[in-house]
Amino acid sequence: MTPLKPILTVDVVLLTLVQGRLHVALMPRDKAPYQGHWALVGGYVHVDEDTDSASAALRTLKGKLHFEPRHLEQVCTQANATRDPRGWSASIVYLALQPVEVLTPLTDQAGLQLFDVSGGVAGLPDNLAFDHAELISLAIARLQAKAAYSTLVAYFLPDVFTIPELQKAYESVLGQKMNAANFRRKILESAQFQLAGMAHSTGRPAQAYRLVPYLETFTRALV
Amino acid sequence: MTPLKPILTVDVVLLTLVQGRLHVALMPRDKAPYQGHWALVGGYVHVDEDTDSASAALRTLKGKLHFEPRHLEQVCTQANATRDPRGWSASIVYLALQPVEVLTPLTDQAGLQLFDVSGGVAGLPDNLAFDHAELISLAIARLQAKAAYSTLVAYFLPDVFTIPELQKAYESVLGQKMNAANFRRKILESAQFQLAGMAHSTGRPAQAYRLVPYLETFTRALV
DNA sequence: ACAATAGTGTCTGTTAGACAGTATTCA
DNA sequence: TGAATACTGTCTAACAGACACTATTGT
Repeated sequence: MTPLKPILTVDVVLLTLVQGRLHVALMPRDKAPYQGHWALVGGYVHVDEDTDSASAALRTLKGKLHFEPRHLEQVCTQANATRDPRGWSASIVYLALQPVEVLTPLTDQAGLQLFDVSGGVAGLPDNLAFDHAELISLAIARLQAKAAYSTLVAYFLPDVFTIPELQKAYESVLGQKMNAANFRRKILESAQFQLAGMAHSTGRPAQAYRLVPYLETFTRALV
Repeated sequence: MTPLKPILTVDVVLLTLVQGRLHVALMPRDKAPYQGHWALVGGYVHVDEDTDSASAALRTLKGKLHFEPRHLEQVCTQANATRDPRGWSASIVYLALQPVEVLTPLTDQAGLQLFDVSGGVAGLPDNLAFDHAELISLAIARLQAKAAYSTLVAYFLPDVFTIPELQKAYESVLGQKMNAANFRRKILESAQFQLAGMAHSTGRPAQAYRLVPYLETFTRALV
């Protein structure tokens, strides 16, 4: 007797920053189980079209939301007998980061909604599908663990941004104010950002920067 | 047409320290594919007996080697169409740490062998099954990334150990010598270790310590 | 001129690391 | 008494963080 194979899915915890508050993107499920409940963007791995699990995550995002995230990384795999009523199920969990500008036009259109998780997962609606509240927790924990010594947070911003904008994003994710002079020094010393012209809003114009490609960790933590 | 389900396995990268050198435990595969090649301890997830993927990893270790590792953590999931000739396959990779004393008696008996990976994966035999060389690389990278700010390395030592012994283990894993006075200070300040009598060998006897349960990260990195 | 935001210079307390020196055992 | 190992005290250079100050725009 060969044992039944488990179900294999990918789930993407798509995070963004809305006015200094961390938000997660969820869609209502259109099928049982958990029909109508809020769920992460995800789906089955398709053995005939996906070359690997990251491709499956990207295909899902492109299929449902028609965009590629600025950042995508694997968080962990949640796999057990009880998380899915259909049977033993493994979900490969991905963390995706994206500037809110791209996401806002998609709300309503695809049923997508952004939920405030700046205070953790507790504030989310009750009707979340599967163990998705837990998956979101895990992804946020990963983000916060990496934030202080990586440029991850920059992926919440558009391609080009100023140092004060970056600082506000870091403060939102890490949940603490930082000294502007010291923040600036660390960012510039990290050599992970390159000049990209000037940015104008109210007050004195600021130097704009973009991420240097392929680097992403600080030698010293930001906080 | 429902697409074929992928294969789901767990693979355990079981590491130990042999005379100050990192080693990985491998077993020869007794079945095709890759029959006779060296492979990680691992196997299929059994939906009828495993409650989750960590249980599957533990069952595999107990079944093949009859022991529970001192430390077990999930590293990542390697999932793609080409890693297994039988078809689309996902392997949930676990890192296990164990003092060598438990492992040595198992070599030969179960066909288990310890391979030196202190210089990386390059020194391993050519006939490694699947993508196991890559999985070993990933697990070692995880260990080294966490080592400097966690007590992970202590799991290479017996339950009770001295600070100089711990220092040697850290030096082996991190690949650099450390100052004994400063190392001692950091370890004691971390409050992650509690007194456990005295240890006698040559020279002055040393205080013995054991890990405090449930804690495992330093507030500041060791290096 | 003033509000608003960007950016700089400098001081200070803390800490990591270096190193010299002391302590306790065994042969 | 000397070799071997464990452990302690202290100095210093580097750095994180605080903060006062200057710069550049729009109204």
